Amino acid sequence: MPLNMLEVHQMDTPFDICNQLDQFIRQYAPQVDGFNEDFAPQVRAADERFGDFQANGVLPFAKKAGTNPRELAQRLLDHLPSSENWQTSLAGPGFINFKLSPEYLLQWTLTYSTKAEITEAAAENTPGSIVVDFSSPNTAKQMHVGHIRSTIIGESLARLLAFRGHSVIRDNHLGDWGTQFGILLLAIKQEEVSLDALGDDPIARLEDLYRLGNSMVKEDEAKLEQARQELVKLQDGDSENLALWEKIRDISMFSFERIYQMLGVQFDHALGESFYRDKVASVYESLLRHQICQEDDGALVVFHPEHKRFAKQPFIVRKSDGASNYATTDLATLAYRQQEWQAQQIIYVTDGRQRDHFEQLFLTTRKWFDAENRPTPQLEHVWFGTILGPDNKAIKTRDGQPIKLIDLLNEAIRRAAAMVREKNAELPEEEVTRRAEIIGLGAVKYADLSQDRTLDYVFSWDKLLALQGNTAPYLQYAVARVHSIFRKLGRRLDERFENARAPQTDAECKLARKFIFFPLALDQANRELKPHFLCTYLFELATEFSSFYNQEKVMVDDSETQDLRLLLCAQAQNILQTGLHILGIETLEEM
RNA sequence: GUCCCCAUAGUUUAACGGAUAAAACAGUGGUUUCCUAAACCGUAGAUCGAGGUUCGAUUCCUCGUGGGGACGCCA
Repeated sequence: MPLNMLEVHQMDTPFDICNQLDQFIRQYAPQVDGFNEDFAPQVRAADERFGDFQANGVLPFAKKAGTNPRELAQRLLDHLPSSENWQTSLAGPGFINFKLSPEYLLQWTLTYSTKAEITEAAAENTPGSIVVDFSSPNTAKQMHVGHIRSTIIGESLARLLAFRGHSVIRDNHLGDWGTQFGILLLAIKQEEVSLDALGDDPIARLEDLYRLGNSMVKEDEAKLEQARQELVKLQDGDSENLALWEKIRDISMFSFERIYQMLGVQFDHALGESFYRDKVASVYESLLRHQICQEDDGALVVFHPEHKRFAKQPFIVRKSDGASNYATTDLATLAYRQQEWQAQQIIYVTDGRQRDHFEQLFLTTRKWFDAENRPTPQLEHVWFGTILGPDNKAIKTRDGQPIKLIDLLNEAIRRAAAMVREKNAELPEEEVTRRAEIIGLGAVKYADLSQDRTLDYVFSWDKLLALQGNTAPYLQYAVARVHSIFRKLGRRLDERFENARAPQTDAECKLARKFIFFPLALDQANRELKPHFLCTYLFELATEFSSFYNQEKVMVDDSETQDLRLLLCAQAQNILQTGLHILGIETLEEM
């Protein structure tokens, strides 16, 4: 029986009301004098002063047709059948405003009042899989703050896409086959160190060795040649070097895993560059056969004559010494993902400085796959801005002291723990730690996700670790307060509050109104692959909740009022928790 | 030299060509006998410059200024 009810509700109250209104206008507009099928209503969330949604489309349409927009809008308005769910009005030069009824707002929340209902409604049925390529640190080095963006943004996009119903494959494309190994192997052999006895912090030890090797080859030509030889031996499959390389990889992965575990990041694959080392030969062969690449100064390169810059700027797929480079492995990786995983779409989450590389890669891939008669997946470079040092230049790994990612995360937890202790004097240390991890790590993630990813920012402890204002703890606090109310009343969040009356007071209406914009935030974050749209929405929702919390008591005698307010609290909690989960941020029942 | 990104309040940011540019932090003034004050409510404060397109420009175009980046064997 409740299932039937649900179906009826869902017919009347779609998840995305904005889309419903858009369809609604599209359905009637062609019958109105002066309109046709080309008319796009352009329904947007409206400023509260004007209503809940606004259709802007009449203005540009009238301009094209050379008619008076206000009159045109009025005609359209006259033809729209009236609905008990909303009121329409004409405003300004030709905006059509929609004001939803309180009953409709209530109905929406009743229809989508559990996490399961929201999740199901948000999912689209989309075939094919999406590969998200992110994090991708180099082995033999520690992850430093420079790696935080790809890891956090990538994970949150993967979660968002999965939430939208896509089949997502997370792949950590490790830099595990680069030239750094020649230098490292040289240093290991020179120092006669055993990789089984590197002490408590083996990855740091490896990094020291790498630094040592680096300074050796810089000072001594002969050492540089030796390092090259070690690399060649490794690439030729020398068993000693291969064994060392594998151990280095294991040590690195172990240290990465620790960080991924803290951050709640899990990969389906970690197919690094080494995985493709035997797959690059066929790339050259195929590119040559299809005359996509050519020899130039001994190297194999691809030019794109149709492109203003890449007509002259080469994409080097094989170095003049015959070795492969990252362009080669990226091509081989693309072929593999297309063939083995039937990737429909591939998303690369990397620093914006690699934009030329990916543009060239994508151009080359399209030509190559077309020639091979295979489908080219939709390719997206989701780039982000650089983290800068105090000198306004990218934070460097080599010079200066790069800030280790693990240190940043631990400091976040430490600061959060101090806060938790301050607020809860008697709390056992174990629980302090548990909460501090959720709060501190949440704060770090949110700090990075809440601004447009394409922006650069200067690294600052205080920026990444802030616990006040527009931060994760603010959102988590709102969630905790809801739990507290339900605890005090002995009620459950997943109850059906069917007795709830429609929202009446200002605070009730504003909060109920905020809920219906969740689908829009999801949609925009998804469309542009930018999590900050979701962050902005969640913060506004939390603000609306806090305001409501301050103005209205939930513990009131009138049961219809109490049910409504419980429903509003539960819904705020649901959406906040669901949204934060997509961002990779956990919530707490008590703070 | 070619190309790309960025410029919004004291600071850090938001605004899918739409209505009076939105927040946070820092200022400043207030709110706890009341469901967690990690909160709430006031207040002050901004679109780099010059043109252009448009009914309408922070958003698009041109030029300039300032900052950052990419451009052949690193990833």
